This record gives sequence, C-alpha cells and structure tokens, in this order.
Amino acid sequence: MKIDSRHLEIIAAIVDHGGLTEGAEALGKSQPSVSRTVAMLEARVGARLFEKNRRPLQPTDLCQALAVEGRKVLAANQTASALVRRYVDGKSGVVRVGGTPFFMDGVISGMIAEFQRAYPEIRIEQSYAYAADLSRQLDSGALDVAICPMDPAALPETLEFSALLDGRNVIACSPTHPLAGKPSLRLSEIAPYPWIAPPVESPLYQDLRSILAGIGMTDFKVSFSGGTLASIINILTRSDALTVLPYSVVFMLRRQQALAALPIRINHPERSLGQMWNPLQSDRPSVRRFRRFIDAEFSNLRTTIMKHEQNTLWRR
Amino acid sequence: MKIDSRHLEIIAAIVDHGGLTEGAEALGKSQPSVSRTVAMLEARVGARLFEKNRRPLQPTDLCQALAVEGRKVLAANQTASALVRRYVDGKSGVVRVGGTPFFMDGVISGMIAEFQRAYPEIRIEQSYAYAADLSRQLDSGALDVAICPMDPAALPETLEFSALLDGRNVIACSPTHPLAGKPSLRLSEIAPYPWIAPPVESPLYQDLRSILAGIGMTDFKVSFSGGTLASIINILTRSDALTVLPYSVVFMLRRQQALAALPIRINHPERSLGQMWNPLQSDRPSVRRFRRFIDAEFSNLRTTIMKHEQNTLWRR
DNA sequence: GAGATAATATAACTTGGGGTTATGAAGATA
DNA sequence: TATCTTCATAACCCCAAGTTATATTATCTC
Repeated sequence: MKIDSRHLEIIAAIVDHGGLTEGAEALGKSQPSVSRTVAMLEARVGARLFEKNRRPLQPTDLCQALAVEGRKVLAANQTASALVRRYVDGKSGVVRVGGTPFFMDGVISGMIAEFQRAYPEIRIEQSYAYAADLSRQLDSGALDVAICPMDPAALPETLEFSALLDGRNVIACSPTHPLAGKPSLRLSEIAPYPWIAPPVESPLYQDLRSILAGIGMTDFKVSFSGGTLASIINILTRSDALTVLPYSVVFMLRRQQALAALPIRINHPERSLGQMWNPLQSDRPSVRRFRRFIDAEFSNLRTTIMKHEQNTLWRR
Repeated sequence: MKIDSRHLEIIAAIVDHGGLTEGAEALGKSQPSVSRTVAMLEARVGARLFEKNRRPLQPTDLCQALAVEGRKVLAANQTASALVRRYVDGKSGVVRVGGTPFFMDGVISGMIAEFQRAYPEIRIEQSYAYAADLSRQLDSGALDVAICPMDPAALPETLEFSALLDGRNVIACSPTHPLAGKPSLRLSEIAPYPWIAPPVESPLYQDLRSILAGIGMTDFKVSFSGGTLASIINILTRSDALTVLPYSVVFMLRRQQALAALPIRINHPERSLGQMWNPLQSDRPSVRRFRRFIDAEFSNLRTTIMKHEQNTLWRR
C-alpha cells in the first residue's frame, strides 16, 4: 500500500491545524480540494481517518500515526525549500575560480576571505593556471571564473572578459634593498643584482626578459625560480634579488612592509587584469554573486590605489 | 519555492541507485517519466541537479542536499505504508468492547490477554454495561463489540448476534461451603443461607429471584451486593453465602479452586452468551480480527467444557 | 577514430489527480 | 428552532505524470 507523500502532508496539516478548513488554508489549497483528497485516501486504505459525523474533526488513531510521518515529510520539504531558496539567491553553492598564481595569492585570496565571511555557505574551489589553460578550462566548463592578466584583443571568442585593473608590472625588491627608496633610477643601476624568475609560462617572465633586453642584458643571473608568492617574498626580504610582480600584488602587501617597488616604468603589452568567464555556461547564482563581489572589491581597490598615489605624489 | 515531496523522493532514488534508469526502476516508474520530472524540476528551480553531459549521472551539490531530504521523505513514506498495512491487516488499531461485568471479568478478560499477546499493537478499550445499554452503544457507534447474554428473539433489528455459549447459570458458593461437594441437593436445603445479590440491572438478579420463588422464598436475605466478581469471590470464600453466576465464569475459575457450583439446575429464559455487533458500522480490520479471535476461543472453551463434563460424569 | 553499447532525452499521446467555484448537508450553538 | 460554521459533493478544467516508441549521446572497446 503505497501512500502519496503529499497525502501525508495534508493529513499532518489537518491534524495540526485542528480542522479541514484551517489545514487547507495552511497548505495554500482550497477546502474542497483537501476534503476530496482525504475522502479518496480513506477509500484507498479502506479506513476512516477522521471520526464520522463529528464536527470538530477528530482524527483516528491511524490518522494520528500517519500525521506523525506527515510532519516529517513537511519538515523535510521545508528544509529542501530553504536549500533551494538559498541556492537561487546565490547564498549557497560552489564557485570554481582559477587564476595566475601570484595574483591569486597576493590579491584574490584576501577578497575570497571577505567573500566567505559574507557567504559562508558558498564553497570556493580555487586552482592555479595561466591564461591559455584558464581559457580551455572555461570552455570545457571545468571552471566558473578565471582571474588573470589578458590582452582583450587576444580573448577567445567564446569567452567574455571584464577588466578590473591595468596590468602594470613593477620591479620589486626588499624594502632594505640598496636601491629601495631612491626617488629615481636608471635601468643600468639594476644590472648587478640577481633575479628571481617567475615561471616561464607566466607573462611576468616575458616582461622580465623585455626589461633586461631594454638595458642590453640578454644573459641575466637567475638566483631562484619556481616558487610561489610566499617563497618569493621570503627570498626577497633576505637578499638583494629583484623580481617582477604585478603592481597590485605589491600594493596589497604594502602594509606588511614586505616589498618595495622600484620607480622604473616597465613597458608591457596592452594587458589588463580582469575576470574571464564563459557566457555559454549557465552562470549559477553563487557564481554571479562571486563575480559581482569581485567587481565591487576591485572598484574599492582602484579608488584606494588612486588615493594612495595622490598621497605619495603630494609627499614628494 | 515550494518543492513537491515526490520530487524529493525521485531525487533521492536517483542519487541512491546511481542512475536515472535504476532510480526509476526502484520507484516503479518508467525511465522517461523520471527523466522528464527531473528536467521540469531543474527548469523550475533554475539550477542543474546533475552535471551536464556526464554519463554516470553525477549529482550536483544542491542535488545531494535535496537527496538527503528526499531520503527522509522516503523513510516517512515507508513507515506510513507499514502502518497502513498493519492496520488493514487488522494488526493494529482499536477495539471497543463492552459486556456484562461478571462475564467480562471471569471469562473475556483472559481471552483479551491472549489476544493482546498475539496482537500487541491493538488497543482494547473495555467497558461494562448490560444488554440494553450495550445495544444503544452499538447503535450509536460508541462500541464495536458487545459480549453479553441475550435472548436472540429480543435482539434489536439493527444488530447482529452470534451465540458463543448457552446462558446457563449456576448457584455458586465457596468450595468449603457445607453444601459443596454434595452429589445432589434439594432446593429447600439452600434456604438458610444468605445471598450475594448481583446488581438489579443484571439478568442474574432475575434468575436469583426466580430460583427463590421456586422454593417459596419471596423474601430473602441479601448479605452483600454491588461488588464486582473479584469482591464477590473474596466474600464467598470467607462465608457461607450463595450467589448466582454464569456457569462459564465458575468453570473458568475452577483452577483457582475459588468457587464451587451446586448441583441444582436453574431454569432460565432462552438466552445465550454471545457477541453482538452493528453490521451498519464499518467493521475495522482490528474489530473483525477480535471477533474471529473470540469465536475461536469460545470454540475451544466449548470443547474443553464438554470434555470436562464427560470426565466428571465418568467419575461419578 | 569508428562502431557498439548503454543510458538519457525527446516526442506524442492518454489519463487521472487535484485545482477551482458553487452549492448542499449536517453538527454545534444560541 | 434558527443560525452559523464546517465539511461534503458536484461539475468542470487542466496539467503533471504515466505510457511506448524513438532519437541522442557519452563512454567503452577494438
């Protein structure tokens, strides 16, 4: 004897609200509807559910027992509804975000921390890759958002990109470096120092090469390579090495006094840091919320950077 | 966002059985049916429930969460189904049984004990009354079965009656009574002894009167009245009083050696002990089972009585 | 990579449960 | 007894969900 779960809900509603009319109202249905449903159920199980001809409707023992189960169904249903509601509101779910290592570690991870404080039920699955891989993963649907430097002209047709910051890179060194703090520098002055090289797949690597080509150095000394941002900072602060990093990364770390940027303008291709996504993939509410959050965070970051640069200009 | 409980069941079935086809089979539905139901659900909530284009169907996080609720619904449903099954099998429910006090206490209560050992989930609501009241209560639906002495000719039209034993009464006394054990007695011999009178509404009271009228006693000494069987037995065993009881009651108490029956045949109207019920009332499975059980018990009792009487005859 | 295989999705159709409103019937109450 | 409230019935409609048949497609295998 299979019982329809909805019938259990109806029974529970009637019993708990003390009447057919009230139960129907609680369920958002009309009174005749639940009346007939009860009648059909009684016919099917071949047993009364409510005492006959009693006007404050009086549930049978069997009915009481079924109402207990009906309450469980109602409860499960309510939590399910809440789950769905939170999901479509973008307050739960998963976001798979990938990005270039230094940028993720230096800038985005902090924003993710803020995001998760606001939306603790959204799980973030982070991964590292460079632009080409990120594009592929977006195409295949393995990733929801990529955050990386990108030349808008080189953007794959299938993807969309929204710029967040200009992709300016700087030469970074320890705050205690002999060159740090000098108001201006010639490129030739940096020649003696060893370099920490970014991974060869990184666009930073190309930037490093072009810088050194600009001062006539085709052969340069690499003292360390292959580390993540945390390693590089440790190496930098304990040596006179130099490296190339996105300006935003150096900016975010200014509070820790861990890095300094040399006042040398580096040429770099037309490139912006931004987020990239696949418009063909259904964007889940959680992903949409994440993207908007990142937009907002970068909007704040841009104004912070602007104010900071005005201050440093005034101080000069 | 209200979710249909059946949809939760379907989700749980698919997730737990590792596929749409298997899930459909487990639910006893066709594969296309649940396929489309899932599609409609996905459209309604605006979210994937299963990863797209993956062939071992892979549930989304949201789907997993909903499946948890779905399992609760399925569980509630199963217990509800079991409840109904037990009910229609007559293995749970209520039986409201009424009867004349001495007969209920002396005979029926033991059978009820047996019944409840066999069907512990059936609740028995017992009450005491005499034939007229019992009939009324059966008519009004306040009672499922009545067990009492009844002249089939006097049966109300609306009720049915099935005889279980003949309604023979006997004069009962203590086993230590001066008259006990005598092979034969004259009515006049019982004249000196005091009487324990049954309630005036009881048919036994009329029987007592007719007995005493038969020996010319219109005025008789009543030493005790108004007690239940337990009281009467206590009084009888501690005195030389006599009383009138159904033979079956005395018979059932033979093991305890609490009562003896005097070998005097009492005239009584055409009357049988039996059960009475209202055929217009829907007979619940539990009631049906109870009636059949009582029938069977009395069938056994009749043969036991028969054998017993043969033995006592032989011993004479 | 082409074909085989198995699972899922779609199509087309039917049905019945359950939604509605209007109204009747019956306890409860005064 | 009259009235009120509540439940039951009637008549209608519609769509979710059932069915079978068939197309698609992901994965496996060679």
